[in-house]
Amino acid sequence: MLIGELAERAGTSTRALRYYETHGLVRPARSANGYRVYDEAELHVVREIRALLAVGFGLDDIRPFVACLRAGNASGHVCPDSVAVLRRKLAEVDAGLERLHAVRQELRDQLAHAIAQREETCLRLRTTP
Amino acid sequence: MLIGELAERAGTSTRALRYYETHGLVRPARSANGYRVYDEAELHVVREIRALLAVGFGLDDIRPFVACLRAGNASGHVCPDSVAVLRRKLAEVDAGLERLHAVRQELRDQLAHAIAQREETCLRLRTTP
DNA sequence: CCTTGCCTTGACGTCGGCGGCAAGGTCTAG
DNA sequence: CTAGACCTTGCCGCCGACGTCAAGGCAAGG
Repeated sequence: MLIGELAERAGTSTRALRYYETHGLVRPARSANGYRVYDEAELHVVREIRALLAVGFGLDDIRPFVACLRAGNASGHVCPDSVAVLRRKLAEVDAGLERLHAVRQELRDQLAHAIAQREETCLRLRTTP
Repeated sequence: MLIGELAERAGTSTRALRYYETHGLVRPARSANGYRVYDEAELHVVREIRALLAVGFGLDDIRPFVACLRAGNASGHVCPDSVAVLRRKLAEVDAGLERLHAVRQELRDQLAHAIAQREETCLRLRTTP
């Protein structure tokens, strides 16, 4: 399988695949003419990468998952390093949720306050001609 | 007030203040020697900018708030444009919260699954010596 | 006079995950 | 023989809010 086919089957771009390679996540063989050659296993790896990226992981976070898959596991999540990253990411997400909740509350307060001010101004305009 | 003093009083850097200026958010006068000179009002403006940045606004989002302050309002939030931005940002935050909730759920599922797998493996190792 | 400490503009670096383009090699069909 | 559809490496661009020099001007104190 050449890079174009893998890109299409994995739902990504050749550019992204080369990028993953420069960052040590994918290791294709090379054919005689220098073309990158991928086997079926790499398809699963790339799909794992894409899934984790979509969830908000960075490439560095993803590396343990790829290593886990490459070690023969059916899932990239079962190795200790992966679990550690999952835990860390969960904590990060929780922190993000907390921040967003606080921000949301503040935005609602400010909106309410602003609207109250505007209505007050409206009233003044109507009662003081 | 020169730029250094404003930076210190507003809790930011001179670099940031010059950056805000190039983006049209702050308009200091100039003294004879070319130094930027700020009055007290600018301090409030900069604090407003900082507060909104901290909440996750971009400089473009902040512009209406500054204009509102400059128009003489006690708060930068009471003008229609500001309210529109507040509404939009609230919607964005809500969307972000939804996404994070979904991600969190997926992370929890994957963690639970991974740990279940590991315990199963442990059991197999103990029962098949 | 010299140092110290403020100020000025200008321009490049940061972070991440690529997109896009250039210049060229390779393979296949007609 | 040629067109076109692949592939290669390499390098710049992007977004946003600045950080970080660099090179120099201005003011004040000893």
